[in-house]
Amino acid sequence: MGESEGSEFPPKKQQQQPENADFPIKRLARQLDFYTGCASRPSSIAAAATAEPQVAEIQVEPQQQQQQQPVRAVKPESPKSIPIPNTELKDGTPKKQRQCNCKHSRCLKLYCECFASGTYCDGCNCVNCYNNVENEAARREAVEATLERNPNAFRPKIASSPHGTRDSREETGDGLVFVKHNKGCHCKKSGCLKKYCECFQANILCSENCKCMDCKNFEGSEERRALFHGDHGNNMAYIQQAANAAITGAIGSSGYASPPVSRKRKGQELFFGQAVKDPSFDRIGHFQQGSHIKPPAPCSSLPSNPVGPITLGPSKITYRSLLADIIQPQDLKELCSVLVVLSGEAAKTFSDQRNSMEKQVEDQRETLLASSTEERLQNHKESDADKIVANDCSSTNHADKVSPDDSSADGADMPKGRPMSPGTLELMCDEQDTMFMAAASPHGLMGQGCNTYSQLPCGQGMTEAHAEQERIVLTKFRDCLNRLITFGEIKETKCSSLARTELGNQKDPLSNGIGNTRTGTGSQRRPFSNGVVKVVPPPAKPTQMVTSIVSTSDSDLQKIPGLPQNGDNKLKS
DNA sequence: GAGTTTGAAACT
DNA sequence: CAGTTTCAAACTC
Repeated sequence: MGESEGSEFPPKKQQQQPENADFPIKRLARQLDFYTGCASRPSSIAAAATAEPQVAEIQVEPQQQQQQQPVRAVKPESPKSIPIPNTELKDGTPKKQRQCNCKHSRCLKLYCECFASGTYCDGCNCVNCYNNVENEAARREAVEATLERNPNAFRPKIASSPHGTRDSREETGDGLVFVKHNKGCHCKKSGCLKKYCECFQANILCSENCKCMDCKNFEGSEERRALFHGDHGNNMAYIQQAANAAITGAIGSSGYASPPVSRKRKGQELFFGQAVKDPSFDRIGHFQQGSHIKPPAPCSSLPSNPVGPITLGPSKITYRSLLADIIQPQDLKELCSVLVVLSGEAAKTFSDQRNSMEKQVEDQRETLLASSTEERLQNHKESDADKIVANDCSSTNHADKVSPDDSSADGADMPKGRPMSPGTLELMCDEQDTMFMAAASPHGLMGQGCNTYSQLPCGQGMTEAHAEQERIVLTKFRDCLNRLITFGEIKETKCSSLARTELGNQKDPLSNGIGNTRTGTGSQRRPFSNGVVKVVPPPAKPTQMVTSIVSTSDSDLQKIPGLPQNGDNKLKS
């Protein structure tokens, strides 16, 4: 009954390419650009910051499921909404919509990919479908029941690694996107090389989340490589043939008995055998089942127990952010302190300017008054005075108009009556009368008879001051983020080149090439087994780092991308 | 296209 | 939480 309907609903089953999670810091930097009205990044980097993530982060509540269909029209990523090789073009353009064929689930269980993806069935081949508007009540119940079982049921299963968001939107030579399946697969017989495997289907490598057996879906897997390489990349027949061969051991298994512990695990254990000593692993304890094997990744983890339980699954790949270990809690504190100081200075500067402007206005007014006739003074004295008083508190408006400060550029987005941008209001919420006001008051902003907030008649000065503080703080913060981005990119570049070298020496089981650059204990150089010497400076003091990030000029920044001789030192400074 | 295999989801 | 069943997609023939 009632199946395949709901045509009046928003576009459904938009088989969007699983959007690669944008570099979060880049997103934030762009948002700051919005607030500060500045273009933040060189075009090359801005271009690298591509699409916004989908609604992945939105927790779909039962009510939302029902009432906010337009939101859900942006299909949350589920493994089954992930591009599938034979249904999408290589560039991710949807080739056709997926249509379910449910017969017994009424399309009200997660078996149904339409339901699982949060969309109504439309044009499907399902039987007795309740996943439509006509059966919204039943559907809603099903959604609630599903959420009760699993609150994350409608969340994307494929998510970028918390330790490697940058990596997540890049592809390896094998075309794999470095994201992880949140739950991981549990494949036993497919070798994770068939579409039975959710990871494989999503075109991602198995990760430490997986509990698969005899996994061959890992980077470096000859079986997997055989599926994608050799000019057969899009030949599914070949791929499946190769997969079958791989699973049955016909490919790449010579020399490996392919025991329950897969080659991947073995290889990784060897490959990263050294890294277990890296102190950074202590911070990623739950990754100790895993192994970082993506060359560009800056850091690595590895199985804590090289002879770990076989059943834990062979595929444990984890990734870490390029910025991991760069940002420390102390850094954030320092950054906040710096921003507060900047804010205070901005307030001081602003109030000084404002005082001088007011003084000029006062002088002009006295001149005008002196030049007026006594009669006019008598006739209009009172009204003039009123006008002056009335305009007194808004004098800063005029002062601002002649101010050389470029705040007008930002002010374009900031209507006169608006105390602050919504984002800033949200950020500041309870703090508005403490930190910022304290910074401004000693220098006259609070001394103009306006001891209340900007909403009051004399609050225009405070508004301007806050706007200026906001602009400066956000600009500095944006610059800070941009430099972090640059650091990450530098690190990425270094790691990539290093990894290429490492790959060339992969026979060396201890070659990692992925070092934790901030966990060194004072050693300046860490020799790698392959002869590569990686500069590992001692941990920089947070203050140094923050000060550098905040105060470094753009010209300094431009020196960075060249991967200088002491790139690591620069990065750390 | 029918039958089989597979693994996630649901259930116990 | 583990084992079993149900289910629909993937796969084979």
